Formats: sequence, structure tokens, C-alpha cells
Amino acid sequence: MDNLATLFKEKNLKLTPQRYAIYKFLKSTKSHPSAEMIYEALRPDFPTMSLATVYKTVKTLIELGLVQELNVGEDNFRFDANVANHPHIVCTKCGRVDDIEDAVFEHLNSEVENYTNYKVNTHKLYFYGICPKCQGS
Amino acid sequence: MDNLATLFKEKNLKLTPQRYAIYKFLKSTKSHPSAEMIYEALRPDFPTMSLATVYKTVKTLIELGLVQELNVGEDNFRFDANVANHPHIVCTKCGRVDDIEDAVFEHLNSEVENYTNYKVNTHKLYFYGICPKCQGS
DNA sequence: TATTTATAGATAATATTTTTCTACAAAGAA
DNA sequence: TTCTTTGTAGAAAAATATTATCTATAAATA
Ligand SMILES: [Mn+2]
Ligand SMILES: [Mn+2]
Ligand SMILES: [Zn+2]
Ligand SMILES: [Zn+2]
Repeated sequence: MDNLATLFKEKNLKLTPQRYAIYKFLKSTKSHPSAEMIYEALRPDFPTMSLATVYKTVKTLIELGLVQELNVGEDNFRFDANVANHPHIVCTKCGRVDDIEDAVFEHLNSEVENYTNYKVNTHKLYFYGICPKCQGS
Repeated sequence: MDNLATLFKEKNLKLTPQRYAIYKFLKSTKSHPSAEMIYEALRPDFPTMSLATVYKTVKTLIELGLVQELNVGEDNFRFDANVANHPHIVCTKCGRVDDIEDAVFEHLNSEVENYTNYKVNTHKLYFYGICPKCQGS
């Protein structure tokens, strides 16, 4: 979090309270929130902060390589402060998005180069199923 | 294409020229067009057709199981008349979306169940890279 | 023929995200 | 400290993709 100030300074960006709070919140959660969810979560502490600030900030954080964007097929984006490429799973019943821990699929990139003439750089992998909580009900 | 008429009749849906043309176009192409691209492609033959009709028709086709929706991370959806679950690759330079032929990743669903408590039903897998044409330039 | 039903197209509405504008505050220079 | 520059928050408007509403029409049905 200290190198955060350094990184912002390097890019001539200001580490404002709003930016700091949004990044800290994303770092603290595994819920993969949308812009709206970030906005609601920080509203108690930042009642004057606008949704546009959330959007502008996550965009800044993405450009800095501090956050990645997930597109699980909803009508909005979700954000993740874990910038390593890792797979996610979406509960099709309640909508929650979880990490799949310890599962590594990086070998898929080179594997798939046998089936295409593309130069493959990365991939996005989303699983869909029913979460433990929804399996009960 | 004959069972198409039967299927529509079963569901009390009318196989209108617009619907037929949209489905036929999707069947004929491997370009994974967006609604806008479908609209533009059919405009010469259907100059009065509205974009709303394209949206309503692809939705209908999806409900019938004749078309699937792709979300490669752009600001819009793309559509595919190949409804089998198959992986795609996106050129990050020119934006084209191609099938990855013959590569099967269905085993991933059960494989990933070892790493999560979810009941896994399906997945979406998108690769990103540079297409042969863009590698040249 | 008369009537019902589905739908194309026009238009308005919705939702998400981006842009514009302005006042302000932090940082830097004098 | 004062002056000046620069970056940004927030408000509001705009842009974009998609969906819903409404009506005339044409096909299907009675
Ligand atoms: Mn994650
Ligand atoms: Mn395809
Ligand atoms: Zn659930
Ligand atoms: Zn390309």
C-alpha cells in the first residue's frame, strides 16, 4: 500500500481518499463487485462520492495494472484486485462470483496454439454452476 | 431448414422472412456477428428491417436453442448459430472472433469440481491473441 | 368472410458507462 | 507565503447497447 503512493506519483496521478478507498475495498473482498456494488459499499464512508468517480477510478486502476475487469455475461462488469489470471465460477441461481482457488489453466494457451494459427496471449475462463448455498435450497 | 418451419409452428411462432434471413445468415457465417453487424449485412435485402427486429429475433432464436450468445468482453454481444459449446479466440488487434476447431475442453467441468464446492454445469472459454493476418502487419 | 394472433417497425424507455464542465485542492514555482 | 499549474471529484449530460411499448398489418384460423 506504500508502493501505491509511489506508483501514483510516478504517473502524475493523485492518490485521493476516494481512489484509495476503492482500491482498498477491492483488495479486501473476494466478492468481485460491480461499480454499483462498490458505490453502495463505500457510501456510508463517502456519502458524497458519485458513481462516475467509481467508474473513473476503476478505469484508472485497470490502466495501472492494479485491477482487472471480469465479464461473466451479465449486463455489467465486475472488478477484481487480484490481477493474476485465474478462473472464476458464477452461480447461475444467486449470481455470486467466486474464485476457483489453486486451479491453474495457463497451459491451455500453448495447448490451443496447436489448433489455431493465432499467436495466443491469454484467455478468460468462466465456469457456471450452482454454489453450495443454493444447492441446499 | 425444413425442421425450422416445424419448430416454429410448434411454438406458435411465425417464420417470417426477417427471421428466416437472420437465421440463415448466422448459419452461413463464421464471423460471429453482433446485432449491428447482422443488421448491416441484411440491409441490402431488407432495407426496411429495424435493428429492434434483429434484437428480438436473435432473442427468439436463442430461446429456441438455435443460436448462442458470445460475450468476448466487448461492449456488445455476438451471436453464433453453432450452439455446441466450443472455444473462441479473439484477435486483440482487429477484433475478429474465430472458432477454435477440434479443440475439446469439456473435461474442464469435472476437473474443476475438484477445486470448488459448486456443482459445475458449463463454462465459457475465450482466448485472446493475434490473428494470422495481423501477425503479418 | 370474420376474427384472432403474432410480429415488424417506430418510438420511447432503460441501464450501463463515458464525457463534459466547473470548482476545488494539492503540488510546484517564485 | 503567494502565485500558478495540474489533476480530480462531483454534477449533469451524453453516448451506447438493449429492451419494452404501441400500432398497423398480415398470416392463420374459425
Ligand atoms: Mn477473482
Ligand atoms: Mn463459434
Ligand atoms: Zn448461489
Ligand atoms: Zn487480427
